[in-house]
Amino acid sequence: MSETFYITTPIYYPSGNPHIGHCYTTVACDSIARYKRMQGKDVMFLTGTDEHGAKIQQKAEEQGLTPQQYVDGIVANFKRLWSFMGISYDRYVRTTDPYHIETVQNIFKKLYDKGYIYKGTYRGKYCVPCESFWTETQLVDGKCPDCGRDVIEAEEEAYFLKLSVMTDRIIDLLKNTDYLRPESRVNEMINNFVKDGLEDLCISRTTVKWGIPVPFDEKHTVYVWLDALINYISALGYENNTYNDFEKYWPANIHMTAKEIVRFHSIVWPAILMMLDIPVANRLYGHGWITFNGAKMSKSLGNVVDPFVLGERYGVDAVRYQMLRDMPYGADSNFSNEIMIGRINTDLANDLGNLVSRTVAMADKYFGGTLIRDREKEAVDDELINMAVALRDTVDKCIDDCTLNVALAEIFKVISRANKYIDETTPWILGKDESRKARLASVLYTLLETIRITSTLLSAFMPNTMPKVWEQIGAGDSAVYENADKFGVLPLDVTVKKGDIIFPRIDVDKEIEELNEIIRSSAPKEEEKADLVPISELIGIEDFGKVDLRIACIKTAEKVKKSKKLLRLILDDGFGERQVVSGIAPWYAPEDLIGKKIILVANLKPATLCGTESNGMIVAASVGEDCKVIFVDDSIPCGSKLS
RNA sequence: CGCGGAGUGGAGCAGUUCGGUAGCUCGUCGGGCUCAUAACCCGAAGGUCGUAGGUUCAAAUCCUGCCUCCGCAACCA
Repeated sequence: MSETFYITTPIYYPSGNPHIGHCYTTVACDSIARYKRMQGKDVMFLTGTDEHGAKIQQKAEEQGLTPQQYVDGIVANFKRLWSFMGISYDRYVRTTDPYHIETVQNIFKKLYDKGYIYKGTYRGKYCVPCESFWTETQLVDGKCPDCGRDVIEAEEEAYFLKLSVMTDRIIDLLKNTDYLRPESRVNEMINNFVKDGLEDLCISRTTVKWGIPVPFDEKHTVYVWLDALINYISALGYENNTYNDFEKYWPANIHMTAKEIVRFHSIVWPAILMMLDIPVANRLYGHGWITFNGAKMSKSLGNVVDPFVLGERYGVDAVRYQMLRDMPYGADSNFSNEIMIGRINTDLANDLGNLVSRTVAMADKYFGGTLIRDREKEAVDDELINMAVALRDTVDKCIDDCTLNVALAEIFKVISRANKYIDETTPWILGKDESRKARLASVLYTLLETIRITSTLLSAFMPNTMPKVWEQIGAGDSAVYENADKFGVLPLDVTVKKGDIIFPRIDVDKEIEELNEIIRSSAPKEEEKADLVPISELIGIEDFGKVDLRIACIKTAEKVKKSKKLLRLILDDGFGERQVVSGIAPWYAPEDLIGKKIILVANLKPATLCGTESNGMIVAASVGEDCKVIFVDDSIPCGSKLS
């Protein structure tokens, strides 16, 4: 029986289609899974989707679908993307799968019976017409954020998970084991959430219908996070009969997640396992994000970062490579089309592709494709050979540390050394001298072996293209992990086969222009269909009359300290000065606003934002992610009333 | 004083644990080679390591203050 290896992606929330962020996590897991399979491990690679919750319910309603219909559609897109990206998952778990629901209900019952779940009272602000509870911070001006009506202090029964009793064990897990990586996240978690004692977690909702019913109290629905986390064991058959691999694969070797959900995976999930007397996974790795020019990915960037578009243009393997190579351990990576194309050109086309191309071409040219068996070694060969045979150990370690970027960098150091070796040994000069044929054969053989070793190790990351390399260098079945730390595996009289260019060089300027063209042509379309908010319900003129709109002039503007989006404005409304706070800082510099005339909602109740009082509101339009203030004709006097 | 991360040649990063000649990739410039995908190889220029102090024989590295940026939280009236 070979050793098992269980690796998981998070299960993704299908409130929208998959994007490059999902792609990174999944490709990283896929590469590790493939590497472990290559090592001969019995691998279970799990991914899936987290399909319950209010947001899904709402999205479905917007589209006139049932929640199930809605998630089925999105899940199909996820699966299509994974198929396109060459993701070799072994199992796909959906939280709407019956076996998962069964497991969640059984665990809920179990934890209840063990006393880890208790019925308590949830206190909060309640909006009667909306039947919704809101936290203080969700309230808008003390009113329901949905309908704007008054909320009442209310309470209802809810189930709570006794996280508090696990505080010490969680601290121990985070501080004294290497469960959570990178280590820098440990303090973040402890300081923010654990240090002062864990709070019990409310794990049921009566307001959310789209979810798993609490087994013995069906008017309650299981909180989505509890529902979701359990996927890691339900998919192995824990507390269900659909699968039977729990004993075999648990505990997981690694849970891979992005950093924003580290909190749930480092605190809540281990606590649940502890309550169930199940061991915790060996490792939780929270990676960074792919950002665009330092900012979070945004929809307005559209198709350029659509993995399908990139994969089709540059090849799936190239995209996989770039994502993995440029994501530093534990930090964010910046993405741009220039970065991607640059990385593909320098590493894949210039260094690796060209190395294969020139090596095979020379074997073809000087030996008609088949090397002679004679050899003539020189000392210069050893440096490259030693580097190549030592590489596998280095990569093994990187894979275990989740430093995939380092693994790739190390592999390319050897590839780079091989290119230098060609210059040192000048095979094209050897080729002109019949008496040096044995030496030439040695040089080319050293190169072919280096290519075999590096391409074998790379095949976990680039599974589609490396077999093409093997075909060209005549590797046959020898390009396997167990040969990757040995020199002299290819037959002495190996036969190479010239083939197509494996990684074509990309014309940067031309591509950037074309990609920009794609953005231009696709962006407006998206805007039209996606971002139009439905017209609100009809009101009478008397309702409109309640809103007092006035022209006002901006006298001063400055950023509100400690806030990101807020500007503090002093307006002249015709009667005098008033202070208004407006969330337009991302789009307008304070100095650009001074002296401008705008429309003011003059009879709005005061509110305090980030400690600054606001008396009124400036009228602005939402344009996709942008915000445009409505500026008015300078000749209209301040204080004029709109009607 | 909410929590955390980061500021290093034009760009992106390593080095900071355990002080001791500042390194890598890309870009730029010069040279070499011609097997190869105008690819490859060599060399050079370019940094007072955010800032002000402190400790020390010696600070990117340790200490203190400050500035800027980013994420979380809060906030788009």
